[in-house]
Amino acid sequence: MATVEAIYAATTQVLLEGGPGPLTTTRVAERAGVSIGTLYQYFPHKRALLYALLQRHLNALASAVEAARDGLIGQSLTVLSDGLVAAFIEARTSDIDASRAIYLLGADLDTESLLTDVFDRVSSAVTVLLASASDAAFSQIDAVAQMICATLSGTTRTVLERAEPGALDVLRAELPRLCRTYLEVAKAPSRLAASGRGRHDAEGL
Amino acid sequence: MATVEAIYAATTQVLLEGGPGPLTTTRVAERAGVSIGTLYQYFPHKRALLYALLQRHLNALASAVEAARDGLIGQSLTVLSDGLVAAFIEARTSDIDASRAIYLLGADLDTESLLTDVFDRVSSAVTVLLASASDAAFSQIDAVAQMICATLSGTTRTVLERAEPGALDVLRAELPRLCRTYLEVAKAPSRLAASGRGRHDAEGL
DNA sequence: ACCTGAACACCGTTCAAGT
DNA sequence: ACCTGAACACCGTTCAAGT
Repeated sequence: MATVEAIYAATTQVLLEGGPGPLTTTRVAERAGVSIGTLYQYFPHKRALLYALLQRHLNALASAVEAARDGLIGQSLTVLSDGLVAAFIEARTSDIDASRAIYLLGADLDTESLLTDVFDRVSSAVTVLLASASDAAFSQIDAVAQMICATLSGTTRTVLERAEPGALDVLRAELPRLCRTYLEVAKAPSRLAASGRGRHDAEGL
Repeated sequence: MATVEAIYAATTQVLLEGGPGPLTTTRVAERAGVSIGTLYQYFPHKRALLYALLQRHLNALASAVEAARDGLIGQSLTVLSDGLVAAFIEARTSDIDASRAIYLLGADLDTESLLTDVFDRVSSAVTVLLASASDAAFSQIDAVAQMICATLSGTTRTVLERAEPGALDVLRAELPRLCRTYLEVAKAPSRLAASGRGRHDAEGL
């Protein structure tokens, strides 16, 4: 397993240096200190290697969201939304260079089922979280959760791709607000809005 | 120029058939009915060819947004937001297969400046549009416009990548609402909210 | 069991020669 | 001016041989 780990590490390094263009199996093997033959003993082809790397990264992201879910369950809609957004941004930003490099692997890599799996996992965590909100209920909860996921992953990806420093700050400031206001309006009006308080101006603070 | 056009057409076809994996210069030249030498007379390398194709596609997207801007300028915030979202989704959905295939080209392709340009163009169109709203004013208009752009491109992209049929319907239903509610809250409260009406419950309909 | 590296097929790119 | 296609360098992958 030490060999496999060395190959993973070498792949990441090569990727960070020059992106997917100059990433050759020869170079990875060289950097890992093994021969090409050895590399092909553990990975049937180059795609499999890159696929495994992408999988690791996406898996870490899904785990981070699930951890956030466990920590936020049962909180108010505002707290829960802000916490989720913060966790997502943090997970995708803690190692920006690696994230950027890894996202360039998407092409050609038959990444469809991989993305679907992660999306479903994250989406299901968000659904559970939304269902647990202490002050809200949703009638179309699956659609809302899907939309939140698409928004989180889409906006962060777009910002990472642009590589403009200011864009990340805008995202950090505005994404929580975007999600909060959407969730506020998306929650079922019937059950809660009709009861207690007549005005929702209180939200303003 | 007929030759160049034939090469573009051939590239798109090959891309739609098997994605970027089996896309070789040989195959493109063959499909276009020219020799490889001819291909290299018009494009210095394979990347340049793919880059040009991506550029065309992104340019069409930006033009669509600018057309929407011209048609929506001066309308109310709701109308303008819905119109923008519809135009964006339409532009990216009218030929789904082509969109999907072309987005796989992003990798390795030094796509950074290209994406930045298109993003800025779209972002500037959105800024103009928001500034023209008949019933709203924004204090942080650039940040808001950037956020709207990141949301539009990010969510559509995420949905296209997943290739799940239902996801697109969810997007069509929820993305307008997401943008509308965000814009409603993001508009500067000082100038307009203080004047006329005291309640914003009217929005509910 | 795990590693090596020469060998092969294929792809991107060039350039001397053709019209 | 525009096109051709054999030729070259390089990359992904294999496999017979080594420890």
